[in-house]
Amino acid sequence: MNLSPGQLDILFQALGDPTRRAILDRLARGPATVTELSAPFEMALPSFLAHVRRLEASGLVETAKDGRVRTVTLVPGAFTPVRSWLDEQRAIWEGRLDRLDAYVQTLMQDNDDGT
Amino acid sequence: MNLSPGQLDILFQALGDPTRRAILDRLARGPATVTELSAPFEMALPSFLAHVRRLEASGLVETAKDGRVRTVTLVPGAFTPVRSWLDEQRAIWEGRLDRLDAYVQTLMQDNDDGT
DNA sequence: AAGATACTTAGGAGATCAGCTAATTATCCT
DNA sequence: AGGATAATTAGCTGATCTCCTAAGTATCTT
Repeated sequence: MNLSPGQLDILFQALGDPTRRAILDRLARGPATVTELSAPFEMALPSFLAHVRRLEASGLVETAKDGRVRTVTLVPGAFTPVRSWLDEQRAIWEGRLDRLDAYVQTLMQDNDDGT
Repeated sequence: MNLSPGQLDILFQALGDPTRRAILDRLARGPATVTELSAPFEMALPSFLAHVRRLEASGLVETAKDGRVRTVTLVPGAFTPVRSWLDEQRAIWEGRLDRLDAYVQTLMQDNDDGT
């Protein structure tokens, strides 16, 4: 279940834009068409569509065209690599804290023994 | 404990680069100087320093200069807004699943009653 | 068939990004 | 003082980003 090296880049970059995060927010409540999605934004449609395309390229979203309408759906599992990276990061940090903690314990025991 | 509107952008964008994530990875194991940090990278030092500056601007990292040496330290709490956003996202999605679930329950009960 | 609707393509402007080299500054060591 | 070390500044390049307008295509609807 390993991801390609650049996948995290693409995911984090996809999330690094307020319009795209707002789209995801909306989609977490259920699928929507491009025009429905675009309604809250003052942006021109081609600009907006580029954001949808970017989300699609990142895998966070899937789209399907039926007739002239394109429906966009959230892919909630696509967040997993992001969460995993954050969790690993925290694990490393906490591992460090644990070691520091253990070290302090050792110091204190030494102190008990020595004095 | 609210964050400024663009803060999430800055955080996600800071995380959207492999060099910067590698720096954070290293720093989770403890502070390091700029030169120490830069060792694993083939990049020229000014290019590398720009990444450190970017991390600093995002708040993920703090730096302090002592003599001619600048030491870089992870700020683990800075990840919180990112985690929060992801958690909210999941909560909305799961809320939706719950409602769908409740709806399905309702349908099934109606079916039990009706047939 | 004609008009409305929903995207889509093409192309371009201006900003930001990630990298580089060359030169500078500030500190430390001898 | 003078050289080595650590970081910094300045300035440049090519790529990518985000937005735009104008025009095109495909699909309903009447």
